[in-house]
Amino acid sequence: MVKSGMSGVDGPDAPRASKAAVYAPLYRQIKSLLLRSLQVGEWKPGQMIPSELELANRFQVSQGTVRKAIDELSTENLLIRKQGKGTFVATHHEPRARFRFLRVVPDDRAPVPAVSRYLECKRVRAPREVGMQLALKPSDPLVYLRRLLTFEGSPVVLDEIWLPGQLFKKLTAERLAEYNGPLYGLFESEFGTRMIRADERIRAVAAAADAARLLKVAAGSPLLLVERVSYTYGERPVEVRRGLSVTEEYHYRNTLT
Amino acid sequence: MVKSGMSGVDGPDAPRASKAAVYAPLYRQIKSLLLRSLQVGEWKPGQMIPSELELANRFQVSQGTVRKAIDELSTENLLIRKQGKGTFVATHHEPRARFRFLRVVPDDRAPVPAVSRYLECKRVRAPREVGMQLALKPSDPLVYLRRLLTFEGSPVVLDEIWLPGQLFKKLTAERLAEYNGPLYGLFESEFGTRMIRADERIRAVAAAADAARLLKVAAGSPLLLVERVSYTYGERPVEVRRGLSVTEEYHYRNTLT
DNA sequence: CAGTGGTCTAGACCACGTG
DNA sequence: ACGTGGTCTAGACCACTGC
Repeated sequence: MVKSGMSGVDGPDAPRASKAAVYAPLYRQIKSLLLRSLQVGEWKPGQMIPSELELANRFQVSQGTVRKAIDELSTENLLIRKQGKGTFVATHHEPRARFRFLRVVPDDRAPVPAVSRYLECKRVRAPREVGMQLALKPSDPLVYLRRLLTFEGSPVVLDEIWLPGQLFKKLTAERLAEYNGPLYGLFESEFGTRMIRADERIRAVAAAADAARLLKVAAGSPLLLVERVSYTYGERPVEVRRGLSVTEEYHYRNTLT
Repeated sequence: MVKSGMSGVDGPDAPRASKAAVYAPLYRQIKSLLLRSLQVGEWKPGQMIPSELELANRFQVSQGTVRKAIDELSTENLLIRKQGKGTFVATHHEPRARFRFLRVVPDDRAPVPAVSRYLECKRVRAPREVGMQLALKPSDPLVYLRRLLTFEGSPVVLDEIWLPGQLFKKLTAERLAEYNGPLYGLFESEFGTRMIRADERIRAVAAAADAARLLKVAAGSPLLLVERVSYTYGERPVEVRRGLSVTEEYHYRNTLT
């Protein structure tokens, strides 16, 4: 339980790591214990985790140390603290998470609910590039999705999505058609895979014929291309996505801090 | 100094804010005092601020309270803590800040230093749209810049930049030509304006003739358009920027967390 | 060795939500 | 009234930097 080179959970008088060893403070060790509990599903998305005092007791550290561990998990959006109520496992089902991974929004109108239409859902062999990004072997099975996101009746985003076949064996076109809500919500509830981070590369490209048709623009029109790799616990890549967007009345929003 | 409705800096026995009043914890009050010192330039970018103990003494609170205030300013990238050395005012001159506001990078090669060439630097009246974004009157003077960013010899980003004329009176083409470094570094050192946050809207557009010529692409080629509004202390907008990028071998990088 | 930020503890009290 | 997270304090000790 206690990693070598780290100070133990035996209280303030326990021996500390030597200078030469890899030093990690106690609260980080508590943090990884909490992380493990999240990863193995001891606490499910939306559920309340034990109180700080309870955890402090379990790990035999002070409340302040647990607190600091939870603080970090909270700023990483893995846990959500609610004063007076408790600390909860973050979920993609709550409205506040909605626009964390959906960055294409209307220009100067209020955000509007997106409607998904799934065009395809099939099993494929990993294309070379996608296989690399997901750290899979070329022969590994993948699930491939194609969907059209519609805002206020007009098509705005055309997504292609690749998922590891292993994890998403049971994903079907039927399930997608009847599901209404964020895709990552479905993934976390029914496939036990929670997306916690994503890297994106954004470009401008000319619309190919098929994309142009689906997005109702002229072939060759400029489209925004967003290439995304999403990660779950432990920096494990579990989704590759290529989204094409019409950015006439919509844009990709970002904040630099 | 002490805002009404907040608890004072008179120590733990001072009366606290009533339930009905707007409640703000002590460390937030300390935070705004620190913020004020930053804003008025009591501590300049790159300089060390007083130690936590010293500040605790100045404000008559515990070190832990000062610490929490500094923690927040540190996560907001306004201060930088360096263990064993002190806490420093963040600056756009350090390498670590370089890629915080420059998000266009080479595809799969190592990041490369960008070279700026300034094409224009003149005084203009505020265009309606820009004036609104900067919260200026239509007649207010602006400084208008145009520059070409080059990576490894090829033109990649064409920026148009509008700045309040009041603040940037002394900005000249000569100064820009001889300056070598991040623009925000120049702004903070010589114009007392430090950019701390920016909102961006990203789109795909077709290259107009002049942009196409400067970026050495065919007219009508898809280009990435990044519209930015930058803010200094107190959420005050002080820059509007429109950047056009060629995204053949470069992309706009983003991380969703 | 002195000074800085970083960790950890223990205990008191506050604000918030729910009975 | 109770339990939750949130604030604040005081003090001890650790890790890092530079003289």
